[in-house]
Amino acid sequence: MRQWLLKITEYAERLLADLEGLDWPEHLKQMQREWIGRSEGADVRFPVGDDHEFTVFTTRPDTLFGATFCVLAPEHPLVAAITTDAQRADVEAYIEKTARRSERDRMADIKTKSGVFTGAYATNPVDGRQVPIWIADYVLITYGSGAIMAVPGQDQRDWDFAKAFDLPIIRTVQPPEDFDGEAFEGDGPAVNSGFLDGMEVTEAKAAMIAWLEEQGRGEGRVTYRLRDWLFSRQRYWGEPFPILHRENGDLVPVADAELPVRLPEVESYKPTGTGESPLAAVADWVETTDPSDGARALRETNTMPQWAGSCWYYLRFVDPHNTQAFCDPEKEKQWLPVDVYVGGVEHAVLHLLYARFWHKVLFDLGLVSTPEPFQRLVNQGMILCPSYREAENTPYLRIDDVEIRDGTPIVKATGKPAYSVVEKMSKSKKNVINPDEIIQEYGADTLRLYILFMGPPDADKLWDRSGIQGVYRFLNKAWRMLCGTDRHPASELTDAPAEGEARHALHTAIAGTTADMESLAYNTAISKLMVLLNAMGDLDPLPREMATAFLSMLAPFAPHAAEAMWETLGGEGFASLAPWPTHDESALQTATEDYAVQVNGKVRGKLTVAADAPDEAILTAAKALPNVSEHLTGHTLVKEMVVRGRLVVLAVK
RNA sequence: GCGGGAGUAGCCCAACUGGCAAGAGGCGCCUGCCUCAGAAGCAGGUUGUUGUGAGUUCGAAUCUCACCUCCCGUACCA
Repeated sequence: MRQWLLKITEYAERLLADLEGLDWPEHLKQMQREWIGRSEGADVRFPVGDDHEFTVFTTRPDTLFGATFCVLAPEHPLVAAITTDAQRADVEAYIEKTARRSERDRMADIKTKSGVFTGAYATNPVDGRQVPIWIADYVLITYGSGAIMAVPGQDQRDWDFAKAFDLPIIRTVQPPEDFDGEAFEGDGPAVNSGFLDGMEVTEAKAAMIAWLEEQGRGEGRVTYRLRDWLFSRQRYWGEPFPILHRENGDLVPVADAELPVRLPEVESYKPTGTGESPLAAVADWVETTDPSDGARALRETNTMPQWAGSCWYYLRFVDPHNTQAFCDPEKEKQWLPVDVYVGGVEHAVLHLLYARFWHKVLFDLGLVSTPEPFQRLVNQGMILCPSYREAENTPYLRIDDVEIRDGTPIVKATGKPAYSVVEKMSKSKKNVINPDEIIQEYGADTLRLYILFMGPPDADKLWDRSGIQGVYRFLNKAWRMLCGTDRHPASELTDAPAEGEARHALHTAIAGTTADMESLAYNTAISKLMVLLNAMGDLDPLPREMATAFLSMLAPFAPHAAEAMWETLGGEGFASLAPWPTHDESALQTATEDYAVQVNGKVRGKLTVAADAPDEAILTAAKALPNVSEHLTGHTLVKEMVVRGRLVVLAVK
């Protein structure tokens, strides 16, 4: 079947290199790097007799003198041609056996090497030695050239194979004296390697590549694990490829004026079972003409996968009603790249790599102005929960079938301890917490506030409802203070501005909460609101500006409660639409400042001085502290410094 | 195996670029107030070898190295 591929490999290098400038979690960048899988090395051609030749890819051209055999993937096209009659039966049996073996099987026993000798020999291009050619399933047809040169001295897999089939081993890198392993994959001077002898690995690689190129027997090459992207599907739903097949076999794109190609109305859009797209059966849609000359033509019937939409939807969000272009270039310049993209780690290598690729293609076409779509990316963590089973690998139990006795989960039915693992919530694991129950008991605001308060957004967290009480009390306290209850009147409000400590508390909270919001540190932002509320509790009357600022900042975390309180207080409009409070820098300062006095890194005293006291005065006062002077006498002062607003550093000998 | 992240109080977690006797907040626990009593509330109190060992530094939770444990990813990729 002919399929459409997108040539993402063409962008492999840029997709890799441009990761460096992105503000993404390291583990995610790493996953993309591994997915792209760049390897630097060389292609080396091995002649087989006078008529044949195959190419191997190696990352270690420096070890070519140690290549004592070659291995082809069982599916390699050359296998049939070079296998000797004596070996043919064995080779064919092995190929058949491999074909039957599932991926899973192949991976299960990585330790055991299997393979068969083809009876043929290849010429090692570096010294003309004849080396046997084997086939084995540890060589994958899908990677590199599907053929390797085996260097058992420097590669553990080759070592294992050589040992299993009694093939020769030559060391070409000198291991250190205390090396007691098998294959030596580390760095060291080349040995048994002719013109490379004595060179370190890096130097030897370069020298060998230069020699191969000069001799015309190979060349330096970079290989990627990333493969081209199969982009066609045989189903009804999906964007049709806008392509016409002319009778002479030419493929022509549908003219811009004819776009988009719309799907025909059909009775059945079920798969045909023939492998062909359901669209192929819609004759009056498929059969058309090429408008350029009226010649008969057939429409392409494959459709695109959902990626065709998800790869660039964010660009459409910028200008969703534009009928002329996917978005106005001015708007694109204004909004892109996306400032913060929040999503699950499951998108790490598919969606996030594909969208980057499309964006780069658009960038190269001059249709977008940045080479990368998502500048900052955050992966939210998952809430984890214990799951229970009677034992490992037995079916999962419902949480109700287990009870906790003295901290140990016990299976109710058997009275025996349960096998418990903390893992991602999942229906199949029966460890899902239903938020409805929490909402019933505490309300949606409490749940939301608590989830945010549990820890940093990017950390996985163990579900533990014991802390809910804390945020529930916090909301109740705010309500009591601002709206009052039957038993407890609301605090009296004043329009007078906050003064002194209250002012300091307010502005410290605004500054801190705002900064935490920017960095997505919601857990600490909430704790700062708790501090502010506690400070408000000591005030009678309570300055209205404090209540207002508090509610504005509470609104993102507990929207319902915040709006209700806002309304009770007679606030205009919505708390969530009111301007975010801003802090006054001068209110953050205090008249006096506390200093810790360190002698040789240990705090020996505390000091409170006027905020504008000069360094000299602070040092003098610090040295005069009894416990400090005690640690100074009899020693030579070698260093003294003041860290403004924090501490005095004294070092003695 | 390789790669990434984490390890701070009984528990969840803070600690800005190394700098306040290790602490913001919450849970739990204890005491007191309030109450007929409980719940709720209020006030106060409570605990440490910052995973282990070394190094750098006047000074390390923070930087470096080694090791341990857990989580995530990946795996015959030549």
